[in-house]
Amino acid sequence: MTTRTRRRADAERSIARIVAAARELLGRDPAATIDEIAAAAGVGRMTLYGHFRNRVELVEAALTDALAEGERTLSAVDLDGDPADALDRLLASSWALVGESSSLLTAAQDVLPPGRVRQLHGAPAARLEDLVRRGQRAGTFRTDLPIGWLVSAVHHLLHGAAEEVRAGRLDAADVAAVVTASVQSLLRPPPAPQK
Amino acid sequence: MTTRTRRRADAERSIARIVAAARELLGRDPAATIDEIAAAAGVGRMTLYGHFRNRVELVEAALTDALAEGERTLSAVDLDGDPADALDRLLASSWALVGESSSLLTAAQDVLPPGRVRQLHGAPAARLEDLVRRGQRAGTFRTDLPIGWLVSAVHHLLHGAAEEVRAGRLDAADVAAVVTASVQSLLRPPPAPQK
DNA sequence: GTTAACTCGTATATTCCCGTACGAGCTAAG
DNA sequence: CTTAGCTCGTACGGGAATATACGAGTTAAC
Repeated sequence: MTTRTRRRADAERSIARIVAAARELLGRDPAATIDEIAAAAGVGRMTLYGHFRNRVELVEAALTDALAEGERTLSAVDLDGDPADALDRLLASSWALVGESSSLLTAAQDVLPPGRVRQLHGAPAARLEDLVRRGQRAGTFRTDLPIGWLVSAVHHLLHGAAEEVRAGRLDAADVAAVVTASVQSLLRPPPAPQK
Repeated sequence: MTTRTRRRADAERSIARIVAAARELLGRDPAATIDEIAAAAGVGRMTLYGHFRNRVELVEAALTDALAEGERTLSAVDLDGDPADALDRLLASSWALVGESSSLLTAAQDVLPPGRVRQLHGAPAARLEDLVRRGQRAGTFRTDLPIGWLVSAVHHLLHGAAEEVRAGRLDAADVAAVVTASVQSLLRPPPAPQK
């Protein structure tokens, strides 16, 4: 599976640079042009088309790469022990990833077939979901809301925070603390028998 | 201010239908075409151009109209009494509005000059912010996070919920309860001196 | 050092959408 | 009923972006 028809080393390098550029530009602007990406990668547009037939293929490659890196980072996080603490650790590691690729997701939503994005996103979502479930069993997290919503809500809070930072309305230094405090509140069991 | 150069009744009707169509289509797809909007409004494209010189004017009109309706609805909400209860009432009324215009906001962000959207959005944001502030003084809402973030976070949760509903992952019947529970948790003061 | 792979420029076709121009026909308003 | 406003089709021009075609030059791999 390493080489299917044989690929030269320079091609490998070009591809890597293109994907990196795509991640960077699409991560900031979901409408980034193929020209711009090729230029940022330091290759001609034609080279890019030599490796990715479509914009679709390119976007999918960028997203896949970002998610793969995410997997690598997140799989190193220790999720044992107190679920709330584990959540803090998971969020701390997730934060940077989400911030960098926030609009890459939008780009993918625009171009990829419906559901594809969520499908590719399966692993990280499952990781969070497992943790939430464990916390629920331990009584640390709430059980009164659908778990799918809890996971989505965390997602939306992360992306929202990224947006606020980009817009300059939230200080990048504070964001980690703000996000963890918000998410912890969201997952904490509500007090009392809520009337 | 009723008639500045005089406008015929049929023109008035056309404009109203165009704006309504724009709100509906742009509320679902921020990339909706002028052709599509004209068709949905039951008028020719040229008629549309007769009333709105460019896409920008059209989008702004749609957003302004949506916000005006929002103002009308929300200003009827009683925000007195216990802040938490008032928040519930405000969310109940806000929900539908946000859901219908969720991607209209995106369309506006794409086309309008930076900051314009937020400027137009001032009133509803201020309403929520005032309520939160009052709740903070009363000790009902947390004070450990920037108020701007709290307001934004509520926003993101609302939009996120709208997205989940559209994707069929959240039942439209449950969403109101889910959203209010989530937002209340987010605004409730955290327990203890958190370690 | 020969071959196959890769790079990459120019040119061109296509598609999509915006916005304008012109003009004929309809309709509300007085 | 007259006029001014409105409707709306067709046609055109322009810009931006995607994608293809051709071909010459370069470079890694064996």
